[in-house]
Amino acid sequence: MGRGKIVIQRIDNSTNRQVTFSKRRKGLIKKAKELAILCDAEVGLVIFSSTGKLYEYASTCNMKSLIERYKYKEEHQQLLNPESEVKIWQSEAEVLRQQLKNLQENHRQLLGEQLHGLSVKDLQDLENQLEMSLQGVRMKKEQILTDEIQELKRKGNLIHRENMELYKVNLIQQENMQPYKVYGTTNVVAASRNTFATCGIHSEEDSSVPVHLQLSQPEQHTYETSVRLTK
Amino acid sequence: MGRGKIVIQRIDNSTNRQVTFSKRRKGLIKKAKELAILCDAEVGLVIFSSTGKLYEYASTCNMKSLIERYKYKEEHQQLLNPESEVKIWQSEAEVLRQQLKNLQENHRQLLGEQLHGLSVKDLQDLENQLEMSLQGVRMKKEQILTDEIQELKRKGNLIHRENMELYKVNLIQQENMQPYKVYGTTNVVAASRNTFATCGIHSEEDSSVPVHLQLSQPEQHTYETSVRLTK
DNA sequence: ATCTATTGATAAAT
DNA sequence: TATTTATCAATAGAT
Repeated sequence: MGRGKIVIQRIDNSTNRQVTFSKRRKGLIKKAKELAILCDAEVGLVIFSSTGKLYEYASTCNMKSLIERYKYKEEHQQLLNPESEVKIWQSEAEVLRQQLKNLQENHRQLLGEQLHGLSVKDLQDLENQLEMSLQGVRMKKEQILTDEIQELKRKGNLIHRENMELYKVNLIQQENMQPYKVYGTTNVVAASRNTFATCGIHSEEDSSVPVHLQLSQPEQHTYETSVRLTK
Repeated sequence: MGRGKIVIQRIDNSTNRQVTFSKRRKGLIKKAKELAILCDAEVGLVIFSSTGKLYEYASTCNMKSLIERYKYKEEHQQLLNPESEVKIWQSEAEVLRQQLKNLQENHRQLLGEQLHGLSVKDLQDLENQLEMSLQGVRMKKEQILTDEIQELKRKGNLIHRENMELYKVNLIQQENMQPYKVYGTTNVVAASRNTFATCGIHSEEDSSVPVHLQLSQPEQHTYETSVRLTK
């Protein structure tokens, strides 16, 4: 809602960011107030700017009590410490904050953002780095896909062999009880043909499932295979 | 902002109040998120409905540390710190450590390392991200180079024009002291020809430098220009 | 800080 | 509660 549409991501330009912060902070607090009044709700709002400045709104005019109410569901944990421990944690936080800041900047540049102030040399280095990364990612992807295809082929062959066995067994059964089960046998033959067509690379999963169902072979191993294929 | 204007006062009809509460609560949280992201701020929002139900949003995903930070900020100016301050810094460090860890992992993946455990989908996303980054970096680089070329062209034309002026001046001098300096004049003419050949896009820097040396015009501005060209 | 074109939020209806 | 629509409000970019 402005002269143009914007995407919701950190505003790079720090002046713009500051201006937008002012405007939207005001707007947010106004809306918080309206919600509290219109709907008879209690609202607490705390905003720290990126420079650490604090802004707040509490519908009860008492943030403390609101926080207490919030913390009502919180548990306590006990730790007894000397005050000097504070300094340890302060410096710890300081170090972490610095690390985080550096990494964030680096990260943003790696994402192709916030590139102002970089020399052509820097940009060239970044570009090379990204190309390397891309190569790594692509190799990994190819590898996974290749492995998956291998596995599918293996399973496919396995199923094929299994079905051949079952086919043979059924032929024998057919010979043994020739007068009885003409009807059942033809079904099995049809099913086996189905399987023939899809062995090798099983790009479709539905072919193998009915086969096994018809042959009444829902054993664990086969079932897993079809799940994989489906996924 | 709706079918009609409303005054900001408690909505009497409880159904309407409930509906409005839902809508505006959602809107408020959305805006809080946007503020946090756009302006790199930390935002904590607590909402109790009139029936006592709690809704919350914290940009850091950790309301506790946000509250600690708030309390710390509130009390820090006047009060000395009890041992509980340790907790503040502990939780602060904890949050920072977590952020750092996440970012580091993300960062490594962006560098094409530590790719195990990623799905093909993840890898595809990463690949796309890297392509985007690469595009951004390349665009930035191109832009810098284009700008530089523009600047060089500008300076080149400037030098050319200067040399034309100097050439004219020398011609006039030549006319005025015709009997004396035949030897010096031919040199100048030769130098000027050199300059003619390279005006427009000055892709080579050595042409302009000797010209000025021969014309004995190593003035500040011109010198700077040749340095730029050499670099 | 102020202005205004535009997008975004939402009140009312469904 | 979700969806739709007509309006009003917030705000992005310009000044």
